[in-house]
Amino acid sequence: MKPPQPLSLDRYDQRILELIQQEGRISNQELAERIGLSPSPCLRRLRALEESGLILGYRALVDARQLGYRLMALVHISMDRHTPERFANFERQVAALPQVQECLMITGQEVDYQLKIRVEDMDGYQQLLLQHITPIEGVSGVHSNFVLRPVFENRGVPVAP
Amino acid sequence: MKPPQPLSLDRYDQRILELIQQEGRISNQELAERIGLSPSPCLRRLRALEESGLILGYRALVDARQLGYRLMALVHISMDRHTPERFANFERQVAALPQVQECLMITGQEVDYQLKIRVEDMDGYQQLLLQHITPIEGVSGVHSNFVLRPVFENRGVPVAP
DNA sequence: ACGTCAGATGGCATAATCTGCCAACCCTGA
DNA sequence: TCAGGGTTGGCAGATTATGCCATCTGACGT
Repeated sequence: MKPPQPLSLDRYDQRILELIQQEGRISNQELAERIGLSPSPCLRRLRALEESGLILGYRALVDARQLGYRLMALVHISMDRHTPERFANFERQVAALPQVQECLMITGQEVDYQLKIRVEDMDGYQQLLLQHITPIEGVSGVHSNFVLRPVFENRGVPVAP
Repeated sequence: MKPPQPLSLDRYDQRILELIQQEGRISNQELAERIGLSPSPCLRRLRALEESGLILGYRALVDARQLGYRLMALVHISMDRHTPERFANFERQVAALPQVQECLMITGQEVDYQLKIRVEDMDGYQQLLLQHITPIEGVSGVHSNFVLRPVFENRGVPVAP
């Protein structure tokens, strides 16, 4: 897990990164086959990529809709006073809400954060907002956009030399 | 891959979903151990979850920063004429750009889509915008917010019923 | 041109894991 | 109490992962 890395990826490493971003559970044998290397060096490279911190981890993608989360919204938050304590507190509180899938601090004259949230329906949205987000100290404005259709999500990072 | 599912998840299934969202490459043996079941039924359940479509797939998380993508932006797009053809064409063109990590059709008086993009720097941003996004037919307005800090991303979907 | 050497590869043996099968078990309802 | 469906646990064979070592490749200096 060493963040600083000279970062010299040859074709093999690039192919590995591309493939495991698409098929995170591919076996080392098939991976090796697809990149045109034998299993031994392939596994060594994969492990090296993991150790280097370039591969942060593996996730299963779960269909939120099937779990009952039928509503996705982008919530823009503005804070009244821009002190580090306020920000830290906000981030901590928001991280404790499982419905908040993502939290980005962004630029914008009227906005400080964008949250991506998943809730069952409008009721859940209202509850989350009024009971858990608006009450956080320093939150002065909230504006939401609802997601009509996720055209695509969770795309892999492009890996080109 | 059958989207329609009565969806009755007991504690075991819930634990499986939680764990593989955190450790997508966990071995079946360890998974079984952690949920308190022997490997056989654990693997059967996992396969059933995959077959049911609840598990959409597995991904490796790659550190975009280490790959040189130091700038992340949220780009809001407005379209001039809201015809299905325009939308379909826009989505197709945008899907062909590897820097576009996410594309959501959203509500908003002035906005139709939000894109999440990753580029190396401001130069890359400018190029992407001027050469590939603005020219798409129907795009009438573009407004961007830059991500100052990704507080957190890629969280698992909560599975609680 | 030649030899040296570090780094990477491929193959092999062993260990670990996956996978399919079957008997045993636990509910539930009659 | 007695079926019967559904689920579990264990086992054997197949597949995969892992560590080790000899070999190969390419860069460098002589």
